[in-house]
Amino acid sequence: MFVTLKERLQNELKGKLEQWWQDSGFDGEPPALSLEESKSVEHGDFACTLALALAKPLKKNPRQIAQDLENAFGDANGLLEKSEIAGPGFLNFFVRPGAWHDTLFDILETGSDFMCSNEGEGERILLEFVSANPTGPLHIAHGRGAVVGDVLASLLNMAGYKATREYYVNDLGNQIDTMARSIYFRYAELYGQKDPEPEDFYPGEYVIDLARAIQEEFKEEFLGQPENQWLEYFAKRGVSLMLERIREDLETFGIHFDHFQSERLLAEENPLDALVSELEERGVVFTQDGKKWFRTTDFGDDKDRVVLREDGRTTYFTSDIAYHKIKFERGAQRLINVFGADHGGYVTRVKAGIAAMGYSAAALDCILVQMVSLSRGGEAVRMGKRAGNAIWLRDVLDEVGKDAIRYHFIMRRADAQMEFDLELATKKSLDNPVYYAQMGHARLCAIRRKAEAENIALPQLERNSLDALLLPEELSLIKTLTKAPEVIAEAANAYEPHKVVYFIQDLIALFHSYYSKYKGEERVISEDEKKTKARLLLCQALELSLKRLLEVLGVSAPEEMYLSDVDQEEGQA
RNA sequence: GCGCCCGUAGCUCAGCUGGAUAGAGCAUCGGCCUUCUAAGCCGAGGGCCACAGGUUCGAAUCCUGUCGGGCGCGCCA
Repeated sequence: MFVTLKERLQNELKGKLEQWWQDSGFDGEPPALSLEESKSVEHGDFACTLALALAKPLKKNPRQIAQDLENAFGDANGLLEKSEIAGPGFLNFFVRPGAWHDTLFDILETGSDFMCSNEGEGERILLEFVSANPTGPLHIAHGRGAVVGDVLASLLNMAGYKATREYYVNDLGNQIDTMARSIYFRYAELYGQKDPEPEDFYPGEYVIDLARAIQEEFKEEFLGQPENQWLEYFAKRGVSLMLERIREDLETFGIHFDHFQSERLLAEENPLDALVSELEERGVVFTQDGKKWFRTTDFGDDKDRVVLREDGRTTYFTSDIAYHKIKFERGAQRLINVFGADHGGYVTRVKAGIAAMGYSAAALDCILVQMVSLSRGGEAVRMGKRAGNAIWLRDVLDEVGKDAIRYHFIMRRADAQMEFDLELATKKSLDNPVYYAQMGHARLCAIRRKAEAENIALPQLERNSLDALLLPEELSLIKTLTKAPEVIAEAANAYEPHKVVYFIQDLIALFHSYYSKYKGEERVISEDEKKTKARLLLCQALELSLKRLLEVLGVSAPEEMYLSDVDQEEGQA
């Protein structure tokens, strides 16, 4: 497996550190050594702050310790060109260019899989996200949780976990009956019949579509019938039609779930009464006012929760306990739920359920994706349930396409609120960051095409074919590219997919800058055969990496892009 | 009232497992196309990192409090 230069250096230095620790006669285990990337070139490639940290325990001047360390480290078995002590006791390492060339060689040999790692050691993770109620289409705000979950799953898989994507379909409960009644209302309306609006009526236009679909199949068969004649059917048909549409929207959005778990089927296969009994056997249930309560306060909750109502019906919480239990029984070792921030108060309860069933509450992580506040041209847009002014994901998808929306949503940290300006997003403007990223890829492809057109064959990949890469920008590109596996593993472990976006931006900015700076001389394709080949190989590595990275975000990597593909009505003076 | 999240440039946001002069995009201003895409690049201006204390060699980053914004506090899902 691909090893980054940082890891290689770290390993070399670790051995020398241990030796030095022993020789110096210090007590205990030698301290951990960790390197960080230097922020500026004067500080070399990597920096070590160990001397600063050791100053206190060793009661020595940090610069003196840094000096001792520097002596002990030497050239790290040939990896280092030099090292320097700076400031209060930083130890800066300057890596030999050849070491970077070796790294690039490894990248090219490994292919885009060099970004993968085995951090996860095959841990099976079940990632639940979206799980929007099948009582309406996905709206734009659902998109955020969808992208966060989807990209995170991809990242986890690259980092060596086995993550699967799952959608929980809440096809049981009051809201389903409400939807059925709303459909019936519209159905009757199609025949000119004016019923009173049902309670909590869903006003959306899509309900009329559902009513039409049922009308087409059954004509006036249900007209004027009592509720018990049609409710169940309308509910079932409504859910399945709605779900069909949700799946289509997700597909268009580039998201594929491994499993849709129906709450209804789950309850049919695993009767919830049995679950309540099991909770009782485990001693966490008490009866009061004719209801059965789960004593969640024992698990840190504010109040106890009903799991069985007076009329014998279970609650949403009851089936959710069953569902989480099933997740474990199906083999998941860790669960991740991507919730909207409005479900924040629910987390403790679910964890209580898991703990009560004998699993570790720590095996569940909830990502609370904060709200998206919508605006249009800077003016706030409120989406109200009753107002019927929802902005459907599908409509925005039709207008701007998935790339821009996905990039927009994944750019921001999930736990911070974000603004989504419909005007800005739908403008397809040149300043949209997604085009910047895609343009980098297109430009790399253009260089490759140019080389092909000039019949310049890509050289055989040999150890010495990269020696010609000596410009600081070239080394810096390799250096940045090498961070990819670490960035991905970090983003996966911390559940912070937005980090990948910033990495992509960094990498492309370096490339654009390099490209522009040497446009006049030192171009990729030049008279110098050796340089040309080395640079084409560098571009190849960048191209395959960018392609893979964009793929992880679910954003396409176009081979070419032209100005005419974008609206230019504004700001193009 | 209690719980969770957030407060960084005019705007939208990175940086937060403590490290060297606090970053990007947009907006503003000034430069760069004979030659692999100017959807790009280079430069300038713009900051009591909400505020007040504390922890220490060192704090945007950790702790406490205050202020401001969002979300939650059904036997709804």
